[in-house]
Amino acid sequence: MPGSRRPNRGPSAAAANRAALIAAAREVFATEGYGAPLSSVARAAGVGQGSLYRHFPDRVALAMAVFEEGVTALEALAAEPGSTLDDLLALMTDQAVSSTGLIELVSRATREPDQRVLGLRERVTGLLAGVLADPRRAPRLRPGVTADDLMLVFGMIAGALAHIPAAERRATAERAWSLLRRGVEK
Amino acid sequence: MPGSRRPNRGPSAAAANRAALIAAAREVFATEGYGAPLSSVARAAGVGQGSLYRHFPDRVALAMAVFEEGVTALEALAAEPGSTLDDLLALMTDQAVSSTGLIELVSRATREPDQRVLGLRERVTGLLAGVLADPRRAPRLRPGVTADDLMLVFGMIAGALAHIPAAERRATAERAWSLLRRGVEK
Amino acid sequence: MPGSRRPNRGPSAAAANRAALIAAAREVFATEGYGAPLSSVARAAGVGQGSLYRHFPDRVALAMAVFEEGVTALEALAAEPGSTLDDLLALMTDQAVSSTGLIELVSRATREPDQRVLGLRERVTGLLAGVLADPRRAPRLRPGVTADDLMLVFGMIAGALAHIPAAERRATAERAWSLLRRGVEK
Amino acid sequence: MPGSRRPNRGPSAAAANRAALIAAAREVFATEGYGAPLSSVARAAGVGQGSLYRHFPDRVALAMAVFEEGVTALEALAAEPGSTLDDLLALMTDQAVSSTGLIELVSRATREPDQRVLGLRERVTGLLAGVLADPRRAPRLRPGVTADDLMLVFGMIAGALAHIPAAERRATAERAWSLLRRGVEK
DNA sequence: CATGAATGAGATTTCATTCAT
DNA sequence: AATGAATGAAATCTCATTCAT
Repeated sequence: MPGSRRPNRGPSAAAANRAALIAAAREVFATEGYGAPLSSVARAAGVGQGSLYRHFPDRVALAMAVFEEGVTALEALAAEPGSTLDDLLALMTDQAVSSTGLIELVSRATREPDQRVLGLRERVTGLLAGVLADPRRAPRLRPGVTADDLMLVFGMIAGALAHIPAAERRATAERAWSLLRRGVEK
Repeated sequence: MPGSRRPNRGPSAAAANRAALIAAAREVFATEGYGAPLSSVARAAGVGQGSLYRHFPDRVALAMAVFEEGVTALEALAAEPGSTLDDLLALMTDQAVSSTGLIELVSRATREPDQRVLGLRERVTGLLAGVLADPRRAPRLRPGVTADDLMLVFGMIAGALAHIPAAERRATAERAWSLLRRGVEK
Repeated sequence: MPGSRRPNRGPSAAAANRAALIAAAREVFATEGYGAPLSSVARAAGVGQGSLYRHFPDRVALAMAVFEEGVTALEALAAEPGSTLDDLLALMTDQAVSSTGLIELVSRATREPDQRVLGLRERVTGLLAGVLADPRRAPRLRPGVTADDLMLVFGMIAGALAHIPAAERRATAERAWSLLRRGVEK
Repeated sequence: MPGSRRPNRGPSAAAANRAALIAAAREVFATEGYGAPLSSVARAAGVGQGSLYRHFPDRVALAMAVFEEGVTALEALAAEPGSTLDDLLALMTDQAVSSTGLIELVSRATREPDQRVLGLRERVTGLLAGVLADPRRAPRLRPGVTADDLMLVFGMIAGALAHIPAAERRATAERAWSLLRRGVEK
């Protein structure tokens, strides 16, 4: 079967491959969940299995790369002086809506305590705490709610979104937030 | 080496085997998660693989049986005239705390729309609706909150509990409920 | 491609499968060396991969089974009152001649100190020691030569046979023994 | 991230690279055995994989280069008028003790009859034969022992050393030689 | 009806080798 | 000529499922 082999595009393809792998992983994790076979990721990226393992030695490394930019975006937003807690939560929700994988990764965090994942959690918790510290940036928050509480809330939102069809996630997230904001009791 | 094989205890063992499989599955799903090898379930039940498949043709059938009695207990509670929504939610929370498997099963529900799982959801939604219909049984509920909302809340609680160590689930569930009850905003 | 699947011959095939695996492993280890792919062993035995792993969870377990009977034969020979050290060494040499795998396994013994392999070595050393203890059974042995020395000698013979074509092993073993018996010095 | 790449030091680095590869291979073969991944050799040499393949198109070519100097040293020693067989055997033993890789390579020799390896064997056999031809250089040798016999003896020593921990090799070699010199029989 | 061995598809991972730069 | 990323063919091992007994 000559020609069926993918051409070796050489080292210059490295950056493109890496990006393709991250994009493919984002898609595959979102579609099939965080446990999806890594071989599907390689296939979806149009990249050999070996290349995947060269760039990302394990599943967590790949996931970290996928979510790294999400967290970076959160950090950038938090760093803007005018940004509010609501802005941050909205962005986090957007990310959750678009990627179940992040949800699963973060929610798995305490079960398989991989240092890298814990570090990811730390970063998010930290930036939430930073915003919470300034009352003007979180004017409507009920006093006493902590950054850890918000992480829990995020886990709850995420849990509500996990495994439901992509089409319904946006609406479900809205509904979950409306319940969470006001509470279910009078 | 004949005799090393577990004796065939005959048809009369069927019921006992079924019960043992359900008990083992509850335990294994709770310990190793919903994706645990079915062979572990059979082994834990002290039953052959074939028997497992005879009783439960697939993973969902087994899971259904496991949670059937949980739902039955909810129904029984709902049927008691004096029971309140709070009682029901407390029982559901207990079940979630004690079994990650249920959480995973229910949260997977809409993704792999297995009719049997959907039926399970229906039953729970139905009994919640029944209780909600009587304001005296749900005195503190904010007006406008529906049974579907409560299912979503349950999914959120479940998501918050998924994948965290068993030892922390009770406390996490309490914290999640306290946030959910009053809301995170002033 | 229907029909290409090997039929499930049922549990009654277990013993035959196990024997076939041992025979295949003996052959494959002899032909391709101890590091040969286990999948070739399964293929050569006409057995599924899973069956191989069921019977022998790892390479060492398979090797142990292969050589178990060799060691048993040695023990039986040593247990015969009339047997001499020369008889034993002749049998060991025969075994080495017919199976390079044993050689490699035993020579690897101290590098990957698997308890099972060490146990195998112990058994052989022990039976040699038993025979050595009775001067009538080892009349020609130079005084001071221990069972450990003989194990070393065996390792040397084995090393000399390793990796040489089967056809030359018998003659090579003879030559090695003749050098070892009399020594290379005057 | 340009610059993270090792600089291309140009053609002048060729000789240095070659030497580094040989040194690294000697070390790696000794440590991890002859089957060690060639990528480890390249890494240990601080050289790209491609350079390794440019210098040494296959594993044997690399091994040949590694042992070439060992054989050269033997030839140099044999060429010294005053050197004895004992001197030669001592040097060969030293080499075996310090490098399992040589052992494995030479013991594989007849199995994968690579011409280059056979040539290496020829050279060693030849120089032994040269020394044997002069009785004054091998005064203690039992008459009738040939150069081929000594190669076999070397294979036996090597076999005895293969796969045992480096720390024990010296003592094991001594013991093997003492048995071989005087023989195990009275 | 129970048993548990048999089966093979598939997931992960490693490495020899090629090749664009 | 050097570099190291790309490639995919194995090899290992796991498990859902089937089926002879």
